[in-house]
Amino acid sequence: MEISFSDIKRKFQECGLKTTPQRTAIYDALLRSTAHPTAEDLFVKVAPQFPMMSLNTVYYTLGVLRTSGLIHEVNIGHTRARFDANLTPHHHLICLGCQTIVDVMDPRLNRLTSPFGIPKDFEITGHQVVFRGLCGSCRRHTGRSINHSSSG
Amino acid sequence: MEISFSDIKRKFQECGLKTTPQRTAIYDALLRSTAHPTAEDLFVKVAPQFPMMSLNTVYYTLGVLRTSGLIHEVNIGHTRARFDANLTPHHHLICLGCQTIVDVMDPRLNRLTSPFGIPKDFEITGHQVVFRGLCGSCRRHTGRSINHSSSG
DNA sequence: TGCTAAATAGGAATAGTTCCTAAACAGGAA
DNA sequence: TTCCTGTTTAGGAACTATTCCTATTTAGCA
Ligand SMILES: [Mn+2]
Ligand SMILES: [Mn+2]
Ligand SMILES: [Zn+2]
Ligand SMILES: [Zn+2]
Repeated sequence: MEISFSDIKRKFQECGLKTTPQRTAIYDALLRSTAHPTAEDLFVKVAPQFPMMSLNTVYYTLGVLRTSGLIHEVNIGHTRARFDANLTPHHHLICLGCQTIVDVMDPRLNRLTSPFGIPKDFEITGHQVVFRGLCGSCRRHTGRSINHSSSG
Repeated sequence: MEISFSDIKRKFQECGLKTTPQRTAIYDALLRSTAHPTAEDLFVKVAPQFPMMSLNTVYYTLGVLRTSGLIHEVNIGHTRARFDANLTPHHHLICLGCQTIVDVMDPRLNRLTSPFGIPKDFEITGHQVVFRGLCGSCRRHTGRSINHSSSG
């Protein structure tokens, strides 16, 4: 999973994107993360290298990368968008206590049988399984009382 | 699926909630809908009966109903929260063109095998399958060009 | 019929994101 | 190498969905 600068540069070129230091740093930070960071998470991570950088640039960059298909936006809960540079088909598990999102790479989930009872002219292009639960530290801290109200 | 006023009143009482006209109208509107409306959708639907009603009341009411377990919040995409009074375990199919959400009631999806590769101290309490695609009208209108960027 | 905690309405505040615009810059052309 | 142009960046303002605050009203109970 090691990605070099030239790998990133080539990917940008393939997508017709200019290779700027900010863009490279943002994409690189996302590639190295498995935490599904928010735009602000990424901003905090790369801002030290670019004291002038604006959060706006992070949003713009993530939009460009998403449109180019280099990253995915993972929306679980409606509060903040989270991003993922892992393009391998996979699923997610979210802790309802701390919102941590971990990857679920089990390939058996990639081929669910086509569901019945849906409108016949609806074309299904994909699916995503979102598991909900409590991570170990949240189980210990919150005494396992969680609200199940929100589902991804 | 027909629900009477007294059914609603009883449910509110079981939850220790006062039966107000606004609350009844909001819950009733949600019960009658299969569209997974937003708070504003519900406001538009019930506001004519209550010219003084504020959108705030809709948010407050939905929060109370959710905390009481009478409704679910369905978060697909991070833009707006959508609500569902259908408490039967089920899944969803969203049109990436028009954001329409339809129910997927296939019970085979309710019992997925427990995925491997997740942290051993993570307790899974549930899951939700979100299918993505294009509804018939969006297929016709947009020439099937959609962005797959956002996943639930 | 009154009391009181809950609910409502309205306005202000907040958070996340997008829009607008001028300046800077990457990468191709000359 | 230098120049040019469209892209990218930074900064600020705007926008949207939601929450917070608070005074008034009201449902349900004594
Ligand atoms: Mn992921
Ligand atoms: Mn539903
Ligand atoms: Zn947790
Ligand atoms: Zn559609």
